[in-house]
Amino acid sequence: MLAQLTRETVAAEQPVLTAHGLTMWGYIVLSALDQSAIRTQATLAESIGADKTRIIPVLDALQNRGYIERIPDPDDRRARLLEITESGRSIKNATQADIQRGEEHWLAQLSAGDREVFLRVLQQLTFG
Amino acid sequence: MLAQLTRETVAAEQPVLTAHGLTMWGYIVLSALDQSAIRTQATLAESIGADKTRIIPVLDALQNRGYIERIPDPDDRRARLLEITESGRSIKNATQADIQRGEEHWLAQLSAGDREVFLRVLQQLTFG
DNA sequence: TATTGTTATACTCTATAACTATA
DNA sequence: TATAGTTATAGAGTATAACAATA
Repeated sequence: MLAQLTRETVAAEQPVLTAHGLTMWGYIVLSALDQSAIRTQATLAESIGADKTRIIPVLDALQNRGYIERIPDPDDRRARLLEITESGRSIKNATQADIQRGEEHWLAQLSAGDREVFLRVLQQLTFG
Repeated sequence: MLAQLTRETVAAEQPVLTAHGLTMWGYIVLSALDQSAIRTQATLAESIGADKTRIIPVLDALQNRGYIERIPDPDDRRARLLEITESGRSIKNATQADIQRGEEHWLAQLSAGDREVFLRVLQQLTFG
């Protein structure tokens, strides 16, 4: 059920992401960096459940468009401090607003109580 | 969150499926056919969110092991009635029991109420 | 001509291994 | 020697298109 629901929601979000010029992984990265800057790319990759090699083209694209910065750590010049920019935050917020509008299509079927529990449990199972 | 949780649960189920000699899609097909026989392969594919070409090797493997039957429909010899066998049902049940044991690892964190709501809503969003 | 099932092929996504630079 | 990041390559998973049989 999880897999099928995921496929459906991903398919539904795709046009929204495309309209904002973002890929799924690009959006996930911006959302992760929106909460706090991250010191290494490997840490970011692990925190979003991706391979470290897989996010490199994603970071390249985001950086080229000025949505993130990759700042070499002065204390360890191998590592890159990853930070979202103002421009990155604003496109992330705009995209998120559109996506949440789309999610209403699903969530509207639920009672307020069911909806609260479902979202809270989903968060708990994913991050807890 | 859905995508990440799906990846984690799929990864956790993989060893169980392998132990029973089933693939993820093989297990999904058996679960679908366990509820009722299905008249065409395309219908089955759509109902489980797969491509009709993608399930053919899956059906071949299941049939070779005697877990399903593909009976040509006498009224329309293009179509194949898909049915689970006794042997297919028993391996599906055994696998399902093991998987549910593994899911307890996740669900045990939840209160009885949260758990009931989450599973019910998940089902509703997926199939409703 | 349209549909069911099938096969072959191409494409996308992902992971593995090898490389550079820093430590 | 080990680690962060990168690149190139191979592998799995998936979708597209063309085919045979039947309607």
